[in-house]
Amino acid sequence: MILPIHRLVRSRMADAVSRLYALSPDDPALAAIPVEAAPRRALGDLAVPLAFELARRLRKAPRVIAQEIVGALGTVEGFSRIEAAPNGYVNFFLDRPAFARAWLHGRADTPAPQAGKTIVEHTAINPNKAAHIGHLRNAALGDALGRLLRFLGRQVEIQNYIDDTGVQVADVAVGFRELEGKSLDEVRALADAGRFDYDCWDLYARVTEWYEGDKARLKIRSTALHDIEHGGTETAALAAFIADRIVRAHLRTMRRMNIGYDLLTWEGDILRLHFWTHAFEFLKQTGAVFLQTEGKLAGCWVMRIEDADDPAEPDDSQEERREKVIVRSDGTVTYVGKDMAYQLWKFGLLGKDFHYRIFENDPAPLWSTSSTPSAAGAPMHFGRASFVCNVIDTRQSYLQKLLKQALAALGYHDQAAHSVHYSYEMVALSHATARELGYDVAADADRPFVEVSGRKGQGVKADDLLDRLTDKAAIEVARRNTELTPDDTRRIAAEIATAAVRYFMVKFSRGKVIVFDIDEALSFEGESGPYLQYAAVRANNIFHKLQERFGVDEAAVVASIATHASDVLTADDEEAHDLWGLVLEAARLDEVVEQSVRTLELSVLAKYTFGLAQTFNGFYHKYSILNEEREDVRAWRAAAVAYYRTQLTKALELMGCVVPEKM
RNA sequence: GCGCCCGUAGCUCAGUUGGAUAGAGCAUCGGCCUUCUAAGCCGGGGGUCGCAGGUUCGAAUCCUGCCGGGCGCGCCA
Repeated sequence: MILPIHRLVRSRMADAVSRLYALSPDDPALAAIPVEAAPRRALGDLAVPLAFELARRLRKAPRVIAQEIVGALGTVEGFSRIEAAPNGYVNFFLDRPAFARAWLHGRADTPAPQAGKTIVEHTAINPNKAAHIGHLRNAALGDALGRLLRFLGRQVEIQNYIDDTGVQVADVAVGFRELEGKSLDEVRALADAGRFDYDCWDLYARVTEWYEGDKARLKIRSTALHDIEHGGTETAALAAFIADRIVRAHLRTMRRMNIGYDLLTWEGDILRLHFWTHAFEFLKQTGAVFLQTEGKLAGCWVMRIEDADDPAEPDDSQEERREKVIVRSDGTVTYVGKDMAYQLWKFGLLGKDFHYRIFENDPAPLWSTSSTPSAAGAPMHFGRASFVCNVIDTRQSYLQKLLKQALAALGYHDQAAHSVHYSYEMVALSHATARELGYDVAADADRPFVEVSGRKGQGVKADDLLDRLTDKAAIEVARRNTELTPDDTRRIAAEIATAAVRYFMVKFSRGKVIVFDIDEALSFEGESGPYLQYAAVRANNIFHKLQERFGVDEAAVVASIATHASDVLTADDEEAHDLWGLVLEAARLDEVVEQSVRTLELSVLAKYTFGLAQTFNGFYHKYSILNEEREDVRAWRAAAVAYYRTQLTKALELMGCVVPEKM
């Protein structure tokens, strides 16, 4: 979505330039005219560098072109002044009172509801142990992306894929059976007693060691996996129980992060409902997957891997075409195969659907797939998306590429084009933090960071991090707000901890490895979630005090500026510039959200939000509202802060952060 | 070997539309709490944007090559 003022500037520029230089209105130079925010307010509010583009074609200096454009533009409604800068920019100055009236009426451009649904798949943690900080990055990005898409008016469905029939769950089931000698009932008692996800974390590490102790034991894993896929055994029941309980633990952890889902999709249901069999027929018919009869992959059903970006170009020069096994020679399907079936279902292309059940009711009904017929009243609207976005770390790029390729091979080029892998780099540990946790990092001494291994039981558990942050925040909150009850303190501390983690996870661009350092993550100073919350709480306090001392609420203050002369905003003094700077920066939210989604780069939103809070904090220290005696000045300052506050609060919501009552 | 990603201040990072004087946090040094909460604000110091070419009126940004680091490329998921 584009702000109307940007659209207006574009169309008037295109109009003026095409008239001036006899260019076709379809000219590529006019198709996407860049409209930038001017770097300094004194230069203007919006800046258009179009003259540079035209300079070569017209063989004229940019400065001259800019001047000619300004002459041809005349006046533009909503702008008080348009200038040609000496270097060739065309700078636009907004009509501040007019813009102010628009901003006070809220959002300038309500997004039109758009046809088609976007499925965002994120979290997808193996249900065999507690969630760790790497999972938090995934969920924080995925959840925020969903919020941004909804903000832009898109229909969104958030899915969390549960691999309940994979090796990882099998390993923990084997651990309980072989290492602990526990029956299902005994495991159930253990799960009811305490932190089951933590217990499984440790057990998983022990099973990994146990396998390494004697490779023959891997046969036990294969048998367990087979049992789980086919069901009906004690091991299968044990695995199902483990997955169910661990998923519930993950949901609790994610709820602490303000993260929820529309649907849980279980791999077991994909198997039991024979999604794969169905997809397989389809893949065979089209030839996308074929039976290899020779070489070392003889007996496997494989898919060709298109290495070149241009599949039209035959690449026989390679000594051997690469192939990916989809069905093993023993007839079992690989992960990629199961994922293909799931992907087809997401687009409504499979010709089959799940059954549905409610997985939990507290705090709200959460739907889950099921293999037994749905209860009456189950929604039937899941799947059938126009866009699919899979939030998965970059190590899975290769497999995600294969999925896309499979869609194209089946002739679904549209869906392949609308199938996006939202990739991001992993979360590793700093040496200091790895040492603090007691891991042996000798092998990693020369490396820039320590990559953790879930198999070895290494990593920072998500709940441990949130607990530490909450403890620390509680001390700070209690120190500053002695009147709060312990419960209120704890609740606020939890809100602060969530913001600290969520901001931390989105502030880095997605291509960057996060080298997690516990001390850095625990910091509430500078560029952090708590800093942003604090900047919102301060603004809220101003309105609380305005109510207390003057008996006026925000609406009354804002309404009152309509009756005041607008020279506070339009004067050519420092305060007018600062006031206007705050308002204009706050107005950029929509544009920033649009850019974040277009580039799948949420750090853009994070950095913008931080900058907005910084702008406010500067304003806050420089200009008092409660102690300002000139009524019109007070009203204008308060109105600007009111607008800033609604925009900052929205930005925080988009990142899943709430504004605490007090800090 | 092939593919993808990263390299910007002492450290961690923005700068994803090629544009105006390359910014921020931390650290460091110096100021600001009887005044809307100091989780804050103001100021100082700190840069060969990995290196070398090229394209361009203009390059941290685009292209080519190199250097350094990371991750993938399995009948694991």
